[in-house]
Amino acid sequence: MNLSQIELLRILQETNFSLSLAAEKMNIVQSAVSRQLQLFETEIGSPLFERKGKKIIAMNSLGLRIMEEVNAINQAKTNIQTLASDYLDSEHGVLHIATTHTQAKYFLPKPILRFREKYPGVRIYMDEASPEQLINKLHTHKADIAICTEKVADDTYLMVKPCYEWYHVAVVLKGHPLAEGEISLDRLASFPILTYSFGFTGRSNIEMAFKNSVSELDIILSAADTDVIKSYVRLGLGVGIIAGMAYDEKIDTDFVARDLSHLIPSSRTKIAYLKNNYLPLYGQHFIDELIFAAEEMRF
Amino acid sequence: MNLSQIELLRILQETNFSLSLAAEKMNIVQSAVSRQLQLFETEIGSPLFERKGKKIIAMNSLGLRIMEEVNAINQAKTNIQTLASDYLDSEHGVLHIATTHTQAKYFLPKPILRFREKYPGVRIYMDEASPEQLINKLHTHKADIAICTEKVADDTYLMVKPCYEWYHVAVVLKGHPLAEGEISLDRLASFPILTYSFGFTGRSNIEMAFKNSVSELDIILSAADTDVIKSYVRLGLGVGIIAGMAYDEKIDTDFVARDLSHLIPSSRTKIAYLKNNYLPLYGQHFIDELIFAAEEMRF
DNA sequence: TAAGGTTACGGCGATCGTAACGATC
DNA sequence: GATCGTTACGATCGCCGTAACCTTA
Repeated sequence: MNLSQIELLRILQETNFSLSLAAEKMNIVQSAVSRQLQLFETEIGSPLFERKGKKIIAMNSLGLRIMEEVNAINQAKTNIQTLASDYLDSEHGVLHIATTHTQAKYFLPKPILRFREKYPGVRIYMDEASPEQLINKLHTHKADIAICTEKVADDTYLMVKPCYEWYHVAVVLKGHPLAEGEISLDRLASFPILTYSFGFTGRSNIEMAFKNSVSELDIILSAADTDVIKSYVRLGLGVGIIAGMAYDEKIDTDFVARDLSHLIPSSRTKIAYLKNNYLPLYGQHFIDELIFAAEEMRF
Repeated sequence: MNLSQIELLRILQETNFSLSLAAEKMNIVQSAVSRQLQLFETEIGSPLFERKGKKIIAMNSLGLRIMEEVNAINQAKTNIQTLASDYLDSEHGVLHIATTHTQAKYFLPKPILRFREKYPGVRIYMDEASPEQLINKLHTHKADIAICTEKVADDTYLMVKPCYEWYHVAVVLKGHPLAEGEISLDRLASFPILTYSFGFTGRSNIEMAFKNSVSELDIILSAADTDVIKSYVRLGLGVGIIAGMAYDEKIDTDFVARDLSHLIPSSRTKIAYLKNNYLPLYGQHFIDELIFAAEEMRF
């Protein structure tokens, strides 16, 4: 057993068990991959894959179980490398952040600005994805830190820290009937609604608010992206329900924002990362900035 | 980086950073060890050890941190091997059990007998040690399963399962004054006492019982081992306080045992093993036997 | 000066690449 | 027959062992 065999197994996982693709990724010829896999299997004393003829289709039960250990080894290996380069130079490096459009646009600018000042040598990769993809990106090591609002499933591999709490607001064009007067669930439901897609930015909380209500929301447009919602509200399509922090009174001067905190339960934005994944010092400081920005936002 | 370098680091830890000893353990010459270590350090880009001249004294902070990852890799590596051999033949193998004398003699016989019937091909190594050494044996992979009574410190790496609950009894020779009548803390304290050493077999609970009492125990003999206590009780030295399951009415016919469950809080014997350590199937079944035996004991 | 560690160099074996072959869609 | 995987063989590179050298108790 050696580390390149372990690495090979990891890559096979990624390439859907294609030896030739794996060879390419490892910068060696395909025959070498074939042999290394055989060597490993003979050392183990049992095949690890379901084969159909020569092609590998899937892993068998032993292979699946071994894969967990393989992933642990790979994780530890990259941790050693990160640890070392962090030790040698904690000012430079890269940071992969996975988040949704709304967070990226309305929450992250401030903390990222502050972070850049402290760590001008750290390259930031911002990766926008749907909430359900975010956690996956952590597991596949495509992201170091995820910032997300929708509930993250109980995952023992994941470290989840609360970041901040926020409420939805309704936005309408000035002069719209909803710009004035009390707002109730029923009154809100009497207008056509534009809000986030399923699984995005607290949409589940909006659902929850109306679950026990007689009136039903008439959602005529769902988008993953606050700016899309705003654009269509501007066209007069209806009432936008967006995250509070996505309303900017300096920019959205044509809008009136109405607080919905009494109608729709609060949403919690969280910071998540893999427990086993060593974050470089600046990564830990980035999280500090997020939490600092969250606290500042309260006032 | 390769697995033998990782293995080398593990062994260096064990040998107090002696290159020559490490070489011996790895069955290679010392110069090879020296070179591999250098190669690893240059690859990392930083020394990992505190050196005094040529000798290695200790690990530096980076080394210590990296060691955690090294241990994770080694753990995963042996897990792969155990997994594989378990998959190929789950009937044969070895099982290292670490426990105290009292458990080994008075609790384990039955479950081990039953286990042997199911798994005649599994070699059992029973390792007796003091309670505080037990956990250490798990961490150093000298034992797979530990059975212990005294509190195990909060240890995130450890899986601890409750096994059974038991009480102390007082044993005296027939005709001894304590063989008759009510027993109170005060009355117990009026006799010379023989019991377990500090840190053994619920000794802490005996201490606890007398902490808030006016009378103090006069412990004239402490031993790690129930049989030693019994022997000296037989010589008439005083009253023995031993674990309930260590009194066998068929063998200890010269003794009278008196229940102390109303005086001394119950003790809990637990089963502990490393979370990250893969237990072969028979190891899991051994734990099942322990719990089964524990349940049977209640009646 | 003995014990432990480093450096230099030669030899062996592991693993890669080329290439020819085999199978499966 | 094109793609993917296996087998065979020669070449290379890494790693070990021998041995001489260095350093410190």
